[in-house]
Amino acid sequence: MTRTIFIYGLVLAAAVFMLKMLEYKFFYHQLSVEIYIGIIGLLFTILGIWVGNKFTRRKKVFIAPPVGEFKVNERILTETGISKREYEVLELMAKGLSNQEIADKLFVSLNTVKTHTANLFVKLDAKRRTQAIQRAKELQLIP
Amino acid sequence: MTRTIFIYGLVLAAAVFMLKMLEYKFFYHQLSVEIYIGIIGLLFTILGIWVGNKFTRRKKVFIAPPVGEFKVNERILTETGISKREYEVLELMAKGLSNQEIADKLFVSLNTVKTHTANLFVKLDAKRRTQAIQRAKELQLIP
DNA sequence: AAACCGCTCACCCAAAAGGATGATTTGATG
DNA sequence: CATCAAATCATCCTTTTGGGTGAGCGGTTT
Repeated sequence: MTRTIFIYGLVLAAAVFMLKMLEYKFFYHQLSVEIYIGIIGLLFTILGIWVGNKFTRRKKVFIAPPVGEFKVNERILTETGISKREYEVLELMAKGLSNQEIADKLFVSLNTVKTHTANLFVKLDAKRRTQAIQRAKELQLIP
Repeated sequence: MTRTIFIYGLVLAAAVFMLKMLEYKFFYHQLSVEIYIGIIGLLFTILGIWVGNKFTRRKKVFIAPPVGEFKVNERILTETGISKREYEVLELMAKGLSNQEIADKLFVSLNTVKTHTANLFVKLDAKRRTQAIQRAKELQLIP
């Protein structure tokens, strides 16, 4: 990346230099300023496209595959003693949302979500949220 | 696409016009030609980046529905550019292990694991590890 | 040989997550 | 009505994650 910037600088300098040469050697007073600007514009547009492609790694958009039918294991749900609210948090957690995002989505405070997650960890016998998710999947609480 | 070209033309024309105005009104004989060219160059570079991104757009990749047992999607694995080591980390991460635990299991330092995870987040377009796991499952990189 | 890539590790800093505890409100139920 | 569980929120403190950057090393590739 740093090198790309460096290369960009080099090419830019080279382009400017080249244009100056052209200006004094061939084009000065032969071509109108509009055309002159046009040439510069075109050149730097191409340069911009190149640099843009270098940087912005065009990410591919993957489409999630349609998952088969899933059914929650209600028995284990009651056995673990997970409440509805806690389950909601669990679902969003498994989707990869942060506590703050979950809080926003459920219209509660961050602290509340933390409490719910803490309870979930105890009930799912997990130390981390990633573990809780894994565990919940094993117990067929989430798809 | 046709509209993009049209817009590009418009913006280009506008830029040229603007530059001409500036030239006669403010900058003529006040700024050196180098700076003038620099401004034009920068402008068109930005324009180029924009146009470049417009065109070389992200392509959508459809995923085959997950039938039967699990098999790693090698194609996406290479497409995302995830290395073997990174994949190992991804697997352990999905199991719910912390970075420290992963480091111990792979006999590397915590910092190394962090680097791998950071790379994974970029390649999987995720902000958190939970998101990365979710994403990897969608892409059939992990069961 | 030079460029590149994967893997390794380090340091710093900021944000997120987690642990422990206490408190209030509300709805259901014995 | 008194009690209890669920839900809500807070505060304090620690650990874990994540972001950014730089750097060294051992193989390919050019």
